[in-house]
Amino acid sequence: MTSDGRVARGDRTRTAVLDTAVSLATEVGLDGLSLAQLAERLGVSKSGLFAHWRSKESLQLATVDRAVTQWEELIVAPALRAPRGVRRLRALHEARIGFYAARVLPGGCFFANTEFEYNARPGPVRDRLAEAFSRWSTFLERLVREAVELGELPADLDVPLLAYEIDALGISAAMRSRLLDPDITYRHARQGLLNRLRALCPDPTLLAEGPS
Amino acid sequence: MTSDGRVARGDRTRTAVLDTAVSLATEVGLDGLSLAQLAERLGVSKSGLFAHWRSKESLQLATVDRAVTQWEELIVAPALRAPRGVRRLRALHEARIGFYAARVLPGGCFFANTEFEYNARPGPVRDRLAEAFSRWSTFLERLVREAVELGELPADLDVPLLAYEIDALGISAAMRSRLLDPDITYRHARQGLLNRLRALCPDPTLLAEGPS
DNA sequence: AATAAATACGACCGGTCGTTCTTATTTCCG
DNA sequence: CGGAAATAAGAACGACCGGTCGTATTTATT
Repeated sequence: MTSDGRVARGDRTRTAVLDTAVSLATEVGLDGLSLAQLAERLGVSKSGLFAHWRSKESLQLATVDRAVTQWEELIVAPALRAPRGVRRLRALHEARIGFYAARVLPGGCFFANTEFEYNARPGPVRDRLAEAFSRWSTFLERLVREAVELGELPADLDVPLLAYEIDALGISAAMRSRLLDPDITYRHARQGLLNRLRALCPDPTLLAEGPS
Repeated sequence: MTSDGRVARGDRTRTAVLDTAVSLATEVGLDGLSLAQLAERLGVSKSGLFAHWRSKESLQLATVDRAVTQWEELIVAPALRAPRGVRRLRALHEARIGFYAARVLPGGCFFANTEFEYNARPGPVRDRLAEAFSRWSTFLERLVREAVELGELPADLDVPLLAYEIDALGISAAMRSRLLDPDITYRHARQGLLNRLRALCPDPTLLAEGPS
């Protein structure tokens, strides 16, 4: 288990490339992303990228994986620090809106952008995106179900439907915040979830005043 | 006001080209759309396209306009045949979901696809898309406001917020129906709106059983 | 019948795309 | 110190890109 300076350097390069690729993909698309463009932004030669990924497609797949990791670190992980139930659901939504508002990625949301880009383009990239989305959807439903089990949401709640509605509020925020007024958009996304949860949750103290 | 057979032929070609362009753009994107590809699908020469649009960008703009017209014909117009108020809101949403479910466009929704594609790409195309989206958003708010004025929705309702929520249900349907289970997706989109309106509307007879 | 306009075509331009091949530099290991 | 492995660069490829040009065909006008 000795640390190899060669692969360490390669790893550093790889993550730097993938972070840039995630960001760039939200601007020009995961397919529109060109290797020359990516190499230039990194100050690297185009053929240098082929030393790490044998094809553009494998780089695209790695980019999707990197975006998943970034999403887990910046949105899922903070939410998991909130207590289970409606508060965690709200924390997740807030982390998501905050991610968009902080303009971490120029295109807003890597997944919203790429999933629309590939929804009619069969192939490995689309499959990878669909799988990531499926896992996200399942995760959301799990959080809703936990809130039901804690008695913070009605027992007869349509769990997948509420998960659908919560995600819809977020996707819409990603889209509208880049085309219409961002502040109004974020307010709607936040207020929409808050109203929804408050109408369903018997304990109003769990959903106190909003942050700002 | 004599009918000119030359321009008539040109018009026929133009609309045929634009219809194909709208459809193709939902597959490969409005930017990813290549003139050679489009020409080949139409059985037309590439240079023939330049006889009608002087550049790719002007064809993209015309494609957006054509998509707007298609949207108005297939979704807005049928909804306007329903009586004002919550029934019209529901009819609009149903027409939209029906449009996605009928797979009129392979990518589901021209606007969802292209607006995500261009949300970080300044230029005339993005401006045109943003304007179309803004008008759609305003239209949705007007329909909600009409329902309030008719007493079918509470007077103190946050009109833009409900419009945001309704559109969010639709956008999400466009995305999920192509990556996850379409039938479940449409059910969520429909039930989500129905629950929302029923909870707000004092007259339950206005929102009777769903179609299927 | 002759002219002008609208429409469409095939050939071709410079440029960029993803990809491959060869070569050079850095770093670990014996 | 020297060979092997990993990482990078450079040059070149065939394919496709948006776009231009000259020309042919169809149609309306005179």
